[in-house]
Amino acid sequence: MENYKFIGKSMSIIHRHSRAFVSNRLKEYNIGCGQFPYFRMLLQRNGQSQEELSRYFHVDKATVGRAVRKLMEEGYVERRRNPKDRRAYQVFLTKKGEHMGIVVMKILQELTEVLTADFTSDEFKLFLDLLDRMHRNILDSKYAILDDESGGCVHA
Amino acid sequence: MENYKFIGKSMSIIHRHSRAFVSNRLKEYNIGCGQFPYFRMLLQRNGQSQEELSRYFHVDKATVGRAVRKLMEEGYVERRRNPKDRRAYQVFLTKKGEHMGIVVMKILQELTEVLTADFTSDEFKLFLDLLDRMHRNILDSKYAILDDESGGCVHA
DNA sequence: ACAAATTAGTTGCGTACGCAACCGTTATAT
DNA sequence: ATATAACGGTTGCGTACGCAACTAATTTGT
Repeated sequence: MENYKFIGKSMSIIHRHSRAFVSNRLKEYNIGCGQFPYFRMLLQRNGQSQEELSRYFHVDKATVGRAVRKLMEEGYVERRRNPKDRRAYQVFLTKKGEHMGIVVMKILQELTEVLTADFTSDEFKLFLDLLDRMHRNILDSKYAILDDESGGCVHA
Repeated sequence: MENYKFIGKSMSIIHRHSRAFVSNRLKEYNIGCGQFPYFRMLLQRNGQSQEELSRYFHVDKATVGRAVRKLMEEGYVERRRNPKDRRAYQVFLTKKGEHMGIVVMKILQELTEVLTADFTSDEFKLFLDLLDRMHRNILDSKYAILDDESGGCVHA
């Protein structure tokens, strides 16, 4: 009955300060912490649609749209209409974007090292496992945002 | 080298969806997720200054100021100048605020239950421990925001 | 085949929140 | 004792991001 407080407080501190960490590192590249997650996804599979990015990160598609626009303005990605479905774009990393992707990965690695500086390897693994389950718990719950009724558990 | 990705993605999903969960529950009370943390603090010790709240949650004092203003507008708290230091306010829960505090605690409890639905008691404890260490790691690091040089580890 | 529903994406609006600049009060220093 | 620094708080600005409403393209139902 006293425990929940730690989840909220710690989680929020970690999240906000991690974000500041990333923002600081990215400042010189003219992007902010709202844009960096997409690099990893696009490195893995170039040409995804904004819809796919939105679903993967469970982020509103408006947010993805604005992030992609910013990344285009800075020359990290370009978009082409998908010829098979002319509603959708395909988002591609440019050469500049691919280089930036490497930098982004390094920054994330650094952040992880700061956060888990005193973790043993087992603790680290366990933490990832628990975190992963936790995020699935909230997404599976009927309280999840984005996709009101379509979550895997409610739709009858 | 693949692991860091889970921290960022899961953490961000948990954080954003938890926030939405709380916002939804609070809507009928005319406050949002930016205001609820202060209830717990003030229940514990009424009359704290905004500065103290800011330090405790590691949140910018401007953010605290705006949250307190909103809580005042809705009648959950009132402020008096501290007679010992007329720069500072003392923030007090009103009767309405105390009642709301109970509601807030219930909501947090519910959220915790959703998040950790499939956790054993040991897993829960361990998670809290790891999360707590993680938040201290980033605060202790020279990358922490709010209090540039004053963190416990850098100042020579 | 064509109206109705769904889908990909955008825009406007509101909230959260960090930072920098600022004001009035208190502390410090010479 | 008075100038200067530090402190508590506020305001303006920028970014992230969810939601609702919208457009254009595609799918579905009859």
